[in-house]
Amino acid sequence: MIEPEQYKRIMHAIPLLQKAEAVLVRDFQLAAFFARIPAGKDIFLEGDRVDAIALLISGVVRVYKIGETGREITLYRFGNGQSCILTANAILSQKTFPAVATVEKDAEAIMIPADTFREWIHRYDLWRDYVFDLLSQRLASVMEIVEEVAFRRMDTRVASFLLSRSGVANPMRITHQEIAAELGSSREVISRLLEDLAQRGLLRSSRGEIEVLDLEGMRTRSTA
Amino acid sequence: MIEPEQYKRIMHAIPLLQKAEAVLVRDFQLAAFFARIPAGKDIFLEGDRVDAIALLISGVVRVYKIGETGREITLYRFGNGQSCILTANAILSQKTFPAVATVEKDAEAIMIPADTFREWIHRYDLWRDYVFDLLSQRLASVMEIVEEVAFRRMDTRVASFLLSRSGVANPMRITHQEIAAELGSSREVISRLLEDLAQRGLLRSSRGEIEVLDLEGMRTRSTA
DNA sequence: CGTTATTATGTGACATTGTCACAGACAGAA
DNA sequence: TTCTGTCTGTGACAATGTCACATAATAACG
Repeated sequence: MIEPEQYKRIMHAIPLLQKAEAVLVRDFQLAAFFARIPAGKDIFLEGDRVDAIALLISGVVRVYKIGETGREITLYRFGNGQSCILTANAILSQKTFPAVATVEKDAEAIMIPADTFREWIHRYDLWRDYVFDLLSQRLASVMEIVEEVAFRRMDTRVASFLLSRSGVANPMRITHQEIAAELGSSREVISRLLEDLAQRGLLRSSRGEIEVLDLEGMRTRSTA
Repeated sequence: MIEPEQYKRIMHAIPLLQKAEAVLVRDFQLAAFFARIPAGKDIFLEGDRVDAIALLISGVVRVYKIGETGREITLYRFGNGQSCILTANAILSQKTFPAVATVEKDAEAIMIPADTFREWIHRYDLWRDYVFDLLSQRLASVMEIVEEVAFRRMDTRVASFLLSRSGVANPMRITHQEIAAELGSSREVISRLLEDLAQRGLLRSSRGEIEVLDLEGMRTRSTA
């Protein structure tokens, strides 16, 4: 149950609701409930049965796979206004959750019970389109990852990753381990590649921090 | 336009239609058209714009990614009664086709124009569920592939692959190159791994043919 | 039937990436 | 400061991918 005062803020964060018809809005206020999830908390583990779907109104969640040796690879992230489509996937196909999802930045989420979710899919065009669209996007992005992992060399992938991050914050706070977990590699390999990039003057790195110095050179690297 | 005589056979191949309401059946007969596609023919190339979705009633289509070096990796296959959900994906998100699809075995397909497809999604519950379900399955299977490629060793993947194939035909006709294209590796690597498996007595291989000799041993390999 | 293409497989040298077992180096807490 | 946990560096080796070939098996053709 969502209170009217809260609803205003929620609506602001979830564009979907702004276009929604009155019935959906009412249903939403009745069935949904609010949850706060602190950073570091796992929302789903691989194999979990799913009983509700989360729509984030703040924070970030990372969804990743983890191998037997402990290596990780990020499949995707989702943030404000987005939802974990794998949850939807699991709900619709009656399967368990096929990866791990953890909160990276403290999150506030709107939870919708699985049954309600299923019902809305049938009842509301808007809702259905929203879910379809997300599912669609994820399939495309996961296929991208297959291609990356199967065919691109690690140094070019590191360069691409650093480039995209440098757009957000340039001296960025990140560890070698985190980069490895992002790309599905191991810490040692990333360390070596970073050292190589540093020697060529493309970046400067200190404990827990990396700064891209030569954007142009990095771009060249990322496509080579 | 589908003729009534044909329709009988088509219905037999596509379970979906057996449960369909009369209106959908009629729409189907009006909008769909029949196509024969010979083995070896590419249906879609990466980046193609999609104007129709295909439902196979016979034959097999392989969907794969291809890297710059020419290496390939199979994403999935689909056969009788199934449809290329990536096409659906491309239609719904108004994007281009993100991979290559080629016919492996001569196929007969029912083609449905993109606009019609979109319309049916909104109009028919049954149709929508069908598409949702496929999309869902593919997302899960592609995520499996990410995990495989990122974390599993090649010898175990080869063993798994041979095991699953040996269930269909045991002395199987397949080349090293084909196995490589399946798993996203290169021919030389596969050759070496096969030789190793042969020396351990798990298989026997001759030009264009492989026979699994020790199912149990192969199973052990595939999980190691 | 032999000769010639074509396709499949084998091989060795080397580059890239992953694994293991460590050793230091740094930062925050006690 | 000293301790403790986290981050980074290193060398040896294993697994995989790439390249440039050689060789072998089948198909195609006269």
